Amino acid sequence: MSRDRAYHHGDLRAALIAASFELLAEGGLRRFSVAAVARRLGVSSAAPYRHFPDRDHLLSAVSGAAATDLRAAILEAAVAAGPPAPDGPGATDPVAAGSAPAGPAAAAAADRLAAVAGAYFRYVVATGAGFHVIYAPELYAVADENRREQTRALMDTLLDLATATDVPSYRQAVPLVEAIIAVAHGYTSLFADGFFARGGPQAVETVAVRATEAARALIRAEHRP
Amino acid sequence: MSRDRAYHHGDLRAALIAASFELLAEGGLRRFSVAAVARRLGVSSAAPYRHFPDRDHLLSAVSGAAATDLRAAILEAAVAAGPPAPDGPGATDPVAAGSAPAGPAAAAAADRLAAVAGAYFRYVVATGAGFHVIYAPELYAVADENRREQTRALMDTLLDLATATDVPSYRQAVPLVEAIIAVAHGYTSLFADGFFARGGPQAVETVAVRATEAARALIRAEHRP
DNA sequence: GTCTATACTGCGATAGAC
DNA sequence: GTCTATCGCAGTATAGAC
Repeated sequence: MSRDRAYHHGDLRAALIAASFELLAEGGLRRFSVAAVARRLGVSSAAPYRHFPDRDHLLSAVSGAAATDLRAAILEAAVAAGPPAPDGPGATDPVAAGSAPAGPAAAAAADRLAAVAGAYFRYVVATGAGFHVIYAPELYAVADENRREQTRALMDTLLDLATATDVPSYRQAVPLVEAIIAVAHGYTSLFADGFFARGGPQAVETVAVRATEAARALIRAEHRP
Repeated sequence: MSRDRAYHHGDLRAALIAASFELLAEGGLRRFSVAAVARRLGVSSAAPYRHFPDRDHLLSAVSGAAATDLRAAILEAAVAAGPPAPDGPGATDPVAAGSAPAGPAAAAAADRLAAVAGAYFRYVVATGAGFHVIYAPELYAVADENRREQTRALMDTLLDLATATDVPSYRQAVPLVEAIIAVAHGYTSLFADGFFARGGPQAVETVAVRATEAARALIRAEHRP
């Protein structure tokens, strides 16, 4: 997310990615184009093709960067929502040492997972780079090792946060994560389309809180079906 | 949703709308264009402009038709989920005659509202015309009375279904509807982007059920905060 | 009411000069 | 590594023939 504007004889590759984020934030995927990115940086429309073979490879680099940044934002929000369990979020053992199945540790884990929805909403509203960009269908054919790693790390982080709640098995963590992402992405998408326009400038925070609360409800339901 | 293919010297206007739905179902908004619609119908690229002044007016007509059809699908699903209350879904009085605040009538109303999410998911997967089309930002400037009426009727129907649950006030019905729509739209959007691809051909029904269950959890949470 | 033909715009991508 | 110049293509929209 560096924004140095050192385009001429600087790191044009990084500048292209940064400018792509700006474009996505302003107009969404609809208005993203190689030509528009070049125009924004004041370089010729041919310049980007020295760094990326085609449009999809540039978008893939953006996707990888978004996955990295989004994961960081999610981890930050999770930590802010409550301290992680002593054995870390990677533990898959459902029987935590000396704690009841629905004890305070599980409640804190639920808070951290719920915070994911708010973090997702805030990040995507600010950057325009949500799962529709990170997992854009046109990127399936692009070979991009960095993107593969970062999207994998992002999903692993989400699954870890879900597993840390008292969800019985790893298998149940997957649909739980999908539900959290679905509700967060739904709020984000409706917001981007102007659905909550009447809310005024502080609408972002209002909706972010609502997304978090909705996620909490989904987590609660998963544990008491 | 008639599909007569009577384009030459038939009702081209209706055929354009029907063909637009096909395009949206296949490629989403991204691939929708006046030229592609004309091509699909075997008419010249100029022909649509005798019926719609520009692209946005065609899309607005599609939006209105989608709102109409989606509302019908939602009402059908709601009725299938359980019989409506005797005084109909338009009643806003929170005190139903002779029933406890969280009685069986309220539970049935919750089932009907939850069914909205499944109906939305199924409709949009089949047609590609969800809220991102119905409320597309580029339609704000289009004067289209039919669309205005149909979107209004759609929202009224959703608010009626939400109010029929034992939600304390009409004010609380609005965020509840928004939450339902958000989760339904989130599942739909992720599905369209290939997020649940591994599910096979029956994946549509699986995800539709999950969207319905998620909606039910949100409704439950709204009543017991 | 639909056709052909056309003007214009914007994007993706390449060739070759510097 | 970036430039200018250019090609090809797709889409929006209009003019005028039939």
